[in-house]
Amino acid sequence: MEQTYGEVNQLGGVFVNGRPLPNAIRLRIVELAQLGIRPCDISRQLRVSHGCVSKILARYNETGSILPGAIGGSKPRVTTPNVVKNIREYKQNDPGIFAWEIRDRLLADAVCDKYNVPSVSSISRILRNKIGSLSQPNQYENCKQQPQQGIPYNHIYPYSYPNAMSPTGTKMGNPGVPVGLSRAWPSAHTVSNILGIRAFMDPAALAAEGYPQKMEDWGSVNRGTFSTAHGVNGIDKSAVDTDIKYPQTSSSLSSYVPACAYSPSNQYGVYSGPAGSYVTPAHHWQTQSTTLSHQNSGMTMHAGDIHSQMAFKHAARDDRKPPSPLSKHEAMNSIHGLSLPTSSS
DNA sequence: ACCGTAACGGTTGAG
DNA sequence: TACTCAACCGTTACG
Repeated sequence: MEQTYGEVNQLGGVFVNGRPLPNAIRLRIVELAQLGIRPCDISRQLRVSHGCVSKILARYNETGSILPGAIGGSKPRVTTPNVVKNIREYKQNDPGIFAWEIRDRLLADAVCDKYNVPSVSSISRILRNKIGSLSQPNQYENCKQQPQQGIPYNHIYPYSYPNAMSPTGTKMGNPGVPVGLSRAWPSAHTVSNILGIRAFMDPAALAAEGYPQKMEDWGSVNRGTFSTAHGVNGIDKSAVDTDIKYPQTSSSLSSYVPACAYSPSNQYGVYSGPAGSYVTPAHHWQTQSTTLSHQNSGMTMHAGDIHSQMAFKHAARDDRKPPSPLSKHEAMNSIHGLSLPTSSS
């Protein structure tokens, strides 16, 4: 397995073409922005293109998530067995019903919502191909019995029901990127305390650590391992101060609730395989990550976990402007010794 | 100088 | 199993 990852952008930053920036950097971008640091300064500091900074911040402001979107895969089918069943029932009850009427009823009956309701043409096709002659009403009886029927579609594809996934009624700007699950995150922590991380600010360190070979490896965000029992800051400082290397790897993902629009196998946290099997043994960050155990609670603190706390906006945050009392310069210098070369320009 | 965004070449994963 | 396709990615360049 060759290490072909890593290109250097114009700013000297390391990136992997086609793949998301590590959560650590995404997190850093958002946090620096919250401290009032301008995107151009963030770009220079993190050596991430300003376009990327802009995009990540825009996404964050829109969805509340720092996580990348769902890469790959196919869109979920909307003609689930349950939908077909309902269409068939509508047709049985009213053989003269129009496809558009069926569509309206699917919405009215909450079988679908506006995000996953089949198109009229799809309904027509269903009527033609799957339902056909109603003289054979039992034709799809087996379909009716399928166990999947009991599983909400959004159980797998949450972004089909963004509203339903937002119990707190928070902003759901982009139906393609669910954020609702995130809203229950404990917010009793501060930006600064989350950021007891040094490595990812250093492009050299970042480059040395390299990228995991699969996205799952560095997308792991395990909120399940967090607990407010760790105090106001949510994170044990000792765990944070540990030499956290490339943070987006984790092998304790069992309780992670995905926040992104990933299909199950694509969701960082849902991935059930051992992380180690996807990690090149030569990557020293892997072993470091697995040693970040919380001594007192027995909680295993993975680097990715730390960042997960900032994967979403704080629920209480009602203003994009950073409330930091620090001056900008102080804010900059307070970030773990970051010394911005400042844009003093 | 800064910012938003389209184009581009790339990765990913369901079907 | 290999392939297709449409999603996403970050960088670059342009306005």
